[in-house]
Amino acid sequence: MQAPPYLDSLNEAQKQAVLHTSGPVMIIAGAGSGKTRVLTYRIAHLIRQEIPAYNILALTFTNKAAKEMQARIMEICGSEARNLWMGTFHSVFAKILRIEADRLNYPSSFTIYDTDDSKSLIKAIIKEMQLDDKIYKPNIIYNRISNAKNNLITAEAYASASDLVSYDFKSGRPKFIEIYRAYANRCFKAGAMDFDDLLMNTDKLFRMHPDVLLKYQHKFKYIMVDEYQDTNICQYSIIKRLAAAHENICVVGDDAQSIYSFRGATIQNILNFQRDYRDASIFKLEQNYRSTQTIVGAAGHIIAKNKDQLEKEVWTSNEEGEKIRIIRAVTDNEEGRLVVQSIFEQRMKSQESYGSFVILYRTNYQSRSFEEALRKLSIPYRIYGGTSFYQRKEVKDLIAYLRLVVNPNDEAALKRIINYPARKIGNSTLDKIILTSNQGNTSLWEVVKNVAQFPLIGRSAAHVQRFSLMMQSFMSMKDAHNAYDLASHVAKQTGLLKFLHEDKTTEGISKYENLVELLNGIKEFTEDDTSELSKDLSTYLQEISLLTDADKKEDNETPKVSLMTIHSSKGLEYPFVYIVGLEENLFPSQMALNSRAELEEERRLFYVAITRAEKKLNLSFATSRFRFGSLLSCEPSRFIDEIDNQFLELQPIKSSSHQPSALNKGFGNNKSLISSLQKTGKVTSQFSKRPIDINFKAGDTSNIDSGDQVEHNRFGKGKVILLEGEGNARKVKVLFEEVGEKTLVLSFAKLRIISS
DNA sequence: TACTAAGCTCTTTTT
DNA sequence: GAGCTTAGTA
Repeated sequence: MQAPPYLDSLNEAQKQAVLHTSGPVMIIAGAGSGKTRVLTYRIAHLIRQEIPAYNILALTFTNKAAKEMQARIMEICGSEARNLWMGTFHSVFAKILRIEADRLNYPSSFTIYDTDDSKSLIKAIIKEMQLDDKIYKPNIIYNRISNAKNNLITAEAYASASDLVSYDFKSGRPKFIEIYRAYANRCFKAGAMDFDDLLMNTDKLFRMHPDVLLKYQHKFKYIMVDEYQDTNICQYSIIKRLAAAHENICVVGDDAQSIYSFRGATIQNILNFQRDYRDASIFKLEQNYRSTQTIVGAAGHIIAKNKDQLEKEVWTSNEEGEKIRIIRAVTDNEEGRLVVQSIFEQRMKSQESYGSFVILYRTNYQSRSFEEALRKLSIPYRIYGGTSFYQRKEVKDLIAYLRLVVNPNDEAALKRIINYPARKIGNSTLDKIILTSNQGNTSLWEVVKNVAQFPLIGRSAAHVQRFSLMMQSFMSMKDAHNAYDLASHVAKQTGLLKFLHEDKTTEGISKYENLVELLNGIKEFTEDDTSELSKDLSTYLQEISLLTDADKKEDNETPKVSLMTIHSSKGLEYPFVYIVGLEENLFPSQMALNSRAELEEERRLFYVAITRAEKKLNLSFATSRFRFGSLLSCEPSRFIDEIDNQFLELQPIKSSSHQPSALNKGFGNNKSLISSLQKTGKVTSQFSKRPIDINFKAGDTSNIDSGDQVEHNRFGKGKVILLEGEGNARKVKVLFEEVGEKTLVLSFAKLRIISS
């Protein structure tokens, strides 16, 4: 087939994947192989073939990815691209669920509970059931419920699954199923779905209502799924059903980048694709356009250590590029300083903007030390993830009012604001309202609205009545006013704005500013002419409920250093990448060391991080770190050792400043730790559980003698004190300046001789 | 009912 | 270190 000219920029493998539009297709796309391009052009090509865009469903991993792709497609084939059904699983299915809500007896204005809402509801249920929240930890319960839902196990199904129930019994949580039931019931009563419900209820909708399924099967003649390796059983089931009629399904993924098993994703989906669709065509994209040979090579060596993977060989014709640098520091604060200093110097040297840099970490809390260091040098930065704008208390408070206006049954919203700002409705009154609503199996709002009928509520009834009347006045405005008018009215009437405006502390001022920013955002939404969406409040709330931090509008004026977790860096690329906090038990996480499968997922995470880099990769670790108020001593991560010597910079590893300077910074008031640090130069703590394993690859160190000064990539500088001959595998005992004595097996160890 | 101080608990990643 | 709960006080 002659490829049309707009596909000229693609290579052969990419072109084939684009042109093969009918039947089941799986594209295995290595990191940096132009996966997004292929997907984009594939959709554009379909539209060019006169397939109506509304017949195409494209599921992406983030809203941002969807938006960018849509913009790109629009460039190629014009405004028809607007009719594409494109977005995350959650947002697309939320849209379908709103249309079909009555089939599931939900209001079409159902609320979407975020994790906080869900957890506090679970907490409340545990309390109401008078269970011990030390045994029934809301977090664990939430995860277990979420897990069940991701595997399509409803509360009813759970109750009749004897293995699950007996597991709970054995692990001391026999009442779990009752919590699950109560939670599901309360969500339903509140007209609310949590994130997992959006998927599970879609599956339920299609399963129970064949006519609805038929309608969408007919509508979505072409289905494309990005990041297929990170789909879970529930998503799999939905896609399978939807695609059953036409089987024009194209999935794109990379098993080496599967990093979401914790939320139910199963790599089996991608491995089983050929079993599900016997006549599936498979395309492999193996040429990497993103990174230097050094980076591609190092990443390949790392991932090769995993057993579970599809065969593929990622390669590149890019230049060799600079070697990987390892930065070692004594504390997390010093790590921040060294990394930021390196960014500063690199920027000078390469004349690139700060937008070309990213700092990647395993956990959100690690951002702190880098923020501080960046602020000190006045380098602009932006943090993705963590507490996002919409998670802030003041923002959630106003949104809770708005949610309640749209869906009065929303329990989480009502609890949040019934006494905020304070209006003399205390906890005991709220407890009575909850009790009354549980007895009558009604929503909280029904009780609040008809408070006069319930003598139980007592003296506070008048206050509740006043609150109820105020809310009703807002509700009556709902249909005649746009989102902004209503929101600003609510902000004023409830006293929220005034309350924060009067607070002149720095915190109060910033809260006030956030509220104003929120209102401005709503204004922008109502004034946006490019979108055909209705401008009412309920549409606005739908829009924001599934937004994440990555979707927030960029101000592109100042280029900024990005900070994010590795998970949220998926799909992104930067010329200069710093992977930080490479310490054992942190990355790989100590919670992921229970099985080979878990460790392999951590390794895939490392692989994802490495392959974000285009030009230069830097790794850093600290040998001690503050966490939860205590100082932990850290061992460098095993992942550092897994990097082959040939990819590492040979110049001496930057030596760190020593204890005195570290002492001045952030060691808090833990006197015993400080004195231990002063005496011994190292800190041991109860948290350091795992022994260091010595498991290194061959280095270029055959001529070592006692007395040599050596440097090791993990342990820093030291002096050889004893050699033990054991054939090829000579052992060497080294006294390291910082970590003391270690025995290394020479044929595996990466030792560099500094002086003989 | 509202506010404050002291105490306890977090230890992963996200839609 | 932060965020939340509890106990004690106004």
